[in-house]
Amino acid sequence: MKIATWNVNSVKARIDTVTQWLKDAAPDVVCLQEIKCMDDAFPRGVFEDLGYNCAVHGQKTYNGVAILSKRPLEDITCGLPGGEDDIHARYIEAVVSGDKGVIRIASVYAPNGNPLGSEKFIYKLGWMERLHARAAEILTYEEPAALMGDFNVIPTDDDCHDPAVWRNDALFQPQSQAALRTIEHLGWQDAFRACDATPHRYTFWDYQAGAWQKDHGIRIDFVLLTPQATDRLKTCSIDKRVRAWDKPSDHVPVIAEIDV
DNA sequence: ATGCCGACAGGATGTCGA
Repeated sequence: MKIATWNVNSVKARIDTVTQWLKDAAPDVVCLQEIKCMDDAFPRGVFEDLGYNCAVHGQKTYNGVAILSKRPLEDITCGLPGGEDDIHARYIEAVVSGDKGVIRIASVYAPNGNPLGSEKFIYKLGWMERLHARAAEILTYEEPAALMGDFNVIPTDDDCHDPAVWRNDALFQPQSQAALRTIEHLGWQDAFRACDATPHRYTFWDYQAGAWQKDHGIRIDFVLLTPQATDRLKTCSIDKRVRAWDKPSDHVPVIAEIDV
């Protein structure tokens, strides 16, 4: 099963790019982030015509996540547990049946958290603690599962072009890096790093200052796998071609092949 | 030291992103 994640930076503004990529890459499951629309404005019909079922947790203007799947989506849950006052649409989880078993899939859009010292940074760290709790809960199921999405954390110096540029950014703070690392240490594997140890492989390039042309990117989009999924991991790659297409998102898809 | 670019809501330009 080919599973993927992609922060599309508005599904409506990106619909032609997204459909072109779906036809080209033909993933079985895709987690989308930053769809930036309500559920009823989601272009469900376009994806259904391409053979995908849709689970959507939308929000007007900001955030919004979805899961597209060629196979039925079951046990759909919207929202990250523990956030009764949290109105941001940043998490959706579902179960997909493969040929050889089921895999639990979550589409994750972690908060940006800038600027430092603001309520936004506090919110980022609190949200990551809630994600940690859900990640720990999923591990107890002892089943193949994937947390996929835009985690808004640059894990190491090797995941950006120049660490000095990011020193005062929320994505590069020790607390942010620790939040991601603590989830990984529960037993979640960064699928890309399991397959490719090459430094300076990026999933995001800013629209500004010629970042793409200069390869000044960051790696902040991940596929995290439970041990049961990691055992079935065949490949994981970053589809950076897409960043050079017309009207690109500033993020590119990450694709993993799992033997389920 | 700051903006660069782009989407959005709304109807000008401020907010947000990373």
